[in-house]
Amino acid sequence: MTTIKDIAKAAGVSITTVSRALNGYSDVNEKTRQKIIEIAKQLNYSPNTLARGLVMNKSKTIGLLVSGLTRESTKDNFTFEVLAGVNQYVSEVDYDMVLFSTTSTKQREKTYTQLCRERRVDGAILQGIRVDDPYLQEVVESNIPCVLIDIPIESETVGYVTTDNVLGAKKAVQHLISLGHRHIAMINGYEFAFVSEQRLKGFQEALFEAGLPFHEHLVANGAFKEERAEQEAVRLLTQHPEITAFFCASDLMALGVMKAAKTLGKRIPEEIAIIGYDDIILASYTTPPLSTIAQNKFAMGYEAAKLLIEMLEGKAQSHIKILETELKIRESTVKNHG
Amino acid sequence: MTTIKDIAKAAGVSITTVSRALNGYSDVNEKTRQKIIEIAKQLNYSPNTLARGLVMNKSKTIGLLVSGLTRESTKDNFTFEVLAGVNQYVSEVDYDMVLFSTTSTKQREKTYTQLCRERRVDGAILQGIRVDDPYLQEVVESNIPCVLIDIPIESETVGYVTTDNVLGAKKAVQHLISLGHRHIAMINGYEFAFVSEQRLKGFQEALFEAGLPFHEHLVANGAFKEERAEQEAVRLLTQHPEITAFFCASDLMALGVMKAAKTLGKRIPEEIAIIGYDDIILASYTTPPLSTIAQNKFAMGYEAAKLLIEMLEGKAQSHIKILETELKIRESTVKNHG
DNA sequence: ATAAAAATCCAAAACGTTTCGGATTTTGTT
DNA sequence: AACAAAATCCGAAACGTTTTGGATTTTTAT
Repeated sequence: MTTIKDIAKAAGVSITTVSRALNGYSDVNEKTRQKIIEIAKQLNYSPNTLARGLVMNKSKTIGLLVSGLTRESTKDNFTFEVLAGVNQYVSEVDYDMVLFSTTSTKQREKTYTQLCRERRVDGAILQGIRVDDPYLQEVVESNIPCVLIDIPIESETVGYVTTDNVLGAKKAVQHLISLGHRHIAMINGYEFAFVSEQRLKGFQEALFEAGLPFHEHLVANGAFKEERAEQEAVRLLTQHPEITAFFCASDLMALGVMKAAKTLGKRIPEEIAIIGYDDIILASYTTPPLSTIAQNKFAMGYEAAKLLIEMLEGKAQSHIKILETELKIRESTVKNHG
Repeated sequence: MTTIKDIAKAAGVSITTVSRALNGYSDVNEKTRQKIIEIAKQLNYSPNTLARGLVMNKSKTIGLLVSGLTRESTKDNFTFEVLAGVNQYVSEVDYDMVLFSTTSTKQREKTYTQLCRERRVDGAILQGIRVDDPYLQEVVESNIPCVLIDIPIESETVGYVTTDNVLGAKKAVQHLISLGHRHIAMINGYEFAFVSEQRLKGFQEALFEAGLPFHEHLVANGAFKEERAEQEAVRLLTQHPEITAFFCASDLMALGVMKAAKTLGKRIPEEIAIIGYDDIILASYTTPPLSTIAQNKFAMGYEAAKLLIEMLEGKAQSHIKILETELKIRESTVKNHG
């Protein structure tokens, strides 16, 4: 493995000069710089980032800390798309990304801060963390720069990216209302998710603005799980037969509701209209295809990485990035659309 | 950031002793070791892996090199599941994983070897690489330990994990034959995939053993793409109306064939039976649900990581790992199954 | 009590890079 | 020609570890 020292010897200069030549400093003659570059290429040199990181005290590496990257979680590829987005930006600016997964065999009893410091990441992106997760506490206290996805905490070292969940939910419900629905139920996620709170708010606002009453008993907790949502939908539909539409806080839960409707022999969308949230791949493949509020998860990852690295390099204007959502109308709300 | 030196000072010993105490060497008194551990905890010490990696000349980090981790590729979550599996094993043995994506903005004109050496990964896992990919050449020549997924190359430093694609394809086709189909078409992937070759072989073997003739013109190239498969299926069905069943080398292509059948007004499975390969999430959500040969992609990632790290630590028996596949019978081949 | 053996400790070098402060050479000005 | 200024180079220290080869102390055996 050739080092800077080998190059120095071959070029007949000091290692200082080699370093400065390769890093584009101006106090080295252009002729010798060319020679050094040439030799470096010949010797097939590649810099040792460990050594560099050690002396510069930064690694040009960011950590992506996700929660629940298990075999089962792959159905909902939210995590994956975010990851792909992060990866995209990171590779554009020549950083690296290392993946930390928290729940996987929790025996890894390292704290968030330890993980980051040990692996010398310059900063971290956190995805899928719950509001009550102990990690979250640490983040705010530690001084490691990080950006959160879908959790609105801001400080000197903390930023976040999210979508406008209030507006997103509102658009979904307004869509249902515009179709003539008056008794709309909602299947929400669990209480420890910030987005759940927001989407409920959007749900209420849409009803209010349309002059419709809000009924607490038409909102159920689906815990972001397909089966759970199915059960709740069955319960709601039997207890409140006036319901003609469902707004679900995730597509996965909407799938559960679709199952429930089928079990109860209700036709979609004629008897029950269903709209989800996320726009996962599955959404366009179900029968009928699922209407939903699309979040650009790839963009969320991309923007999170961008924000983090801007923060690291001290050129972040704001620590907050809020993305748009898009209403996708498919056949679970409107028959024979398109 | 506290270092080993700080601990040494606080404990009144040399840094050598601190290092050896913390790393469990036997030539340090148990009493002083306890004291050192205590102090380290108090000072909230975490080791600097950069420094350690520098001197030990290894980083306890492996690279996952994937091809085509783009926004679009998320439909087929093969990559993601492999990644989750790799991550799982890696975190069990306290390694780290850094992700390299090749196609994303190809401007990153670094070679495979450069990438690995620069980031000081101890080894790499390659997924989604085509047989004709320039990277592949490098791997065999470089001396960086690596394991390939679904490409059977073996050497001192190279291993691979794959599934038994011949047998898998055979099982799929035997299933179709057992249902009475005699005119079976195959939609294969592109020619630069090793698995395509294998699956074709399995297709032929199954026909042969059942005493059925193999017809070249019933095999089409779907390039692993949904749309392409759809077109080919339409062509085949119109040119060869005797076809009653399709074996597809991927689920994504099977989806295309399903669309084709629907367009042509053919009922599934009564008029056309379809079986895929992979068992992607979508497979169980289509109407009708898709029969397929399931590959445990998570396990592939897990085993790849395991193999690689065993190779790195010099305790790999074999450099080859071949996993089982499983026939999943759903309604695209058998009506009202279950 | 003494020598040998075992246990416990440590100084210094090494890993490959960046950077500080200054040294040397070249160029420009008069 | 002489000096100042600019351009170009370099030695040595530093980053935080591990490890080598030995030094020192304690224990054991006689």
